[in-house]
Amino acid sequence: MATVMKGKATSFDIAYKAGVSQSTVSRALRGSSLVSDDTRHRIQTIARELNYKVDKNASNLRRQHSVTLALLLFEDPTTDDSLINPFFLSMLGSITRACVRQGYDLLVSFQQLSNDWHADYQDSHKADGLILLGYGDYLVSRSRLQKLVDQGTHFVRWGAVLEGQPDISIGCDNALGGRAITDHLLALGRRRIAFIGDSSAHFPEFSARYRGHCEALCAAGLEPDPALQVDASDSIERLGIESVQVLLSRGVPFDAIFAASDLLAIGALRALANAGLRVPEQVSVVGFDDIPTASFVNPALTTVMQDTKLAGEMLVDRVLRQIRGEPVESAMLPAQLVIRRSCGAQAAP
Amino acid sequence: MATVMKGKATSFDIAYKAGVSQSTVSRALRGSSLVSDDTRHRIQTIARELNYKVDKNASNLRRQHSVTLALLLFEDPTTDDSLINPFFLSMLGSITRACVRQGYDLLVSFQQLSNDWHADYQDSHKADGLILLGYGDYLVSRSRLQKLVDQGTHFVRWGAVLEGQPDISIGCDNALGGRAITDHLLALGRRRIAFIGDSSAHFPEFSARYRGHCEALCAAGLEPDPALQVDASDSIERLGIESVQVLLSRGVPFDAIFAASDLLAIGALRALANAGLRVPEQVSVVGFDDIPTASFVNPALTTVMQDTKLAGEMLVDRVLRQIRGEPVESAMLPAQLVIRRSCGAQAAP
DNA sequence: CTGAAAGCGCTTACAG
DNA sequence: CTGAAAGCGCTTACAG
Repeated sequence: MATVMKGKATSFDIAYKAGVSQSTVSRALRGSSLVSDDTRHRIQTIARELNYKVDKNASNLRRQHSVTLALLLFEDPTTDDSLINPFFLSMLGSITRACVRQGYDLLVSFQQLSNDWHADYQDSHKADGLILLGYGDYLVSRSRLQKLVDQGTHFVRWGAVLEGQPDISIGCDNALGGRAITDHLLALGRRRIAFIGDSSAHFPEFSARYRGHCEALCAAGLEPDPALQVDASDSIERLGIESVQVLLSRGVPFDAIFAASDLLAIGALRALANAGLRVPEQVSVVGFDDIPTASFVNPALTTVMQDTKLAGEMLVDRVLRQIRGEPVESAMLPAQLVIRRSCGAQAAP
Repeated sequence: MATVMKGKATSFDIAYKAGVSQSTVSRALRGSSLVSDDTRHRIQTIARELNYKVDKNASNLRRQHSVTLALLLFEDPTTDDSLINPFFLSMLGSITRACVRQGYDLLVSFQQLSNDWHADYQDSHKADGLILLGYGDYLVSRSRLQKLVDQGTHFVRWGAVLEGQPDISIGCDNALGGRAITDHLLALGRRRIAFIGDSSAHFPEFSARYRGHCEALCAAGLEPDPALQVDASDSIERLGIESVQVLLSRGVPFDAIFAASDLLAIGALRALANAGLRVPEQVSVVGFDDIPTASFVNPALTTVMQDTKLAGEMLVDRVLRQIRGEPVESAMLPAQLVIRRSCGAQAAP
């Protein structure tokens, strides 16, 4: 006998139909062992018939947690509306997947670097923890991070892993990646390697890559030449183009370009083509990130792969541990050289 | 005088400190005009000091809405873990942005096409409405969509806009896009144009593109040749490669390939290169979507741009209207031809 | 303009 | 194994 419900069914409606108390309905639906199989079955059937779903707001309020995480993706206000670094997009994908595997929902939020971050998801009980993603001036954001830590916010940041950081960070081994790239370039006979990317403490990921680069040079008995480094603090194609123009205008000879990100490298490729320089014959070019486009540019880009799948899993795992009150530490992920044509090595596409 | 709070502050804590009732705190913080400026100010100051944030679970429970939307992104279980069509990723980006503009939070969820969808965000009050994204067999999902409609779920789907659809859909004008592509190819002198993509009602977006293609042919006095159409029901590079192999094995001559998506086109490009066929000299190739990689492949891909920014805004707007109880209708967005080198036109990169 | 009180729909001790 | 009851932290009529 179909009874028309006014609005959505509640556990009381089910209790009434099943002839039990509402407490029992709640127990049965949550899988409590304190309910007889018979009763549980009856309740489940009725719940299905009524298309009943437990009200998360009520449940969360009572249990004091939301079983959801919030992902804060910071974007540079200068980049236009349609551009998000594809690397972050794939991180987003892997984080989403890692969340479902853990049974958590994921709130995604884009934040403007310039504004006040809207980081109150945990305070408002919308999420149990946060994942922070995105390049920005570390020195500027540091006090914000410290504040989050002070407030007891559960969060993990994707980024450089530094000594004495207030927060928990997961990042790839940028110095190692930088070293691998430069070693490879040196092995190919390149000696005048330009570096495009900020080398200051404001952008620790870029500067760690630069540090690895310098280490490799020194290990080979070469001196890093400041004239070969040009600052680029954001991963956008335009900055890659401009950086190469700066480099050319300096008139210093170079036979390779190590761009701190693929997007910068792609810009560099374009600028070199415009300048009539052939890659990799005259100039080797390498990037960092291994974004999907990297293998399609011409010539295909040699780069460093960051394992986004593992990264997503680690990030989610670390927030979850914090939520459970377990001790957590920052961690570095391996970086792997992916050799394609742009560096001039013989390896296949 | 700093008082140590046990746990997070509630509106009662603020009321106590401000010497008013909790109701007044609630009113003041929600911006009610029923509170004197003086009182409001005092309350706001204390709230800030205590880092108070209203508990969304309590607030949502009471107000019976969550001010959040859920994005369900369907993925083919056959595609491997790391691959999400970049087109959907940029849709995700634009939807996220559109949500913040409207003051809504966004839950992102990846769904397996094969499994039961986990579409109960609205029933559980986690979200006020749903946005559905992702290609899949429309004939299979149709009954699910019907059920969602029957349950009064507020949702919008990105996809083909068809007569007699149970749901509200937003999609680009696929037939128009298909026509534009084929017209362009015909204008370039191509006569034997192969089409890669499913032409059945199972995949209405692809079949609408095919329909536009056929219309353009007929308008030019040409007969569509079934031997030039090969089914590919999913946007992945591998299927593009395989489709071209099928085409070649048929032994029918062709001078152009219209791939129903960029990912298919990229696969086609690779397969043609493997077969020693030059693009665009011997074969013109065009895609659909204008994903970021499209302009970087070699030769750069001529394609149809779908306006993801507008799409995201429309999608969000339409769910919001449903939530407000306003009447809504499906809508088609313009499709715009983007000419690059792969079709053989003279146009710039 | 302010306060006391009801109620949103659950979960979970407590008592049996 | 089951039920009655308290309580999670808000919002909002209702009364003043």
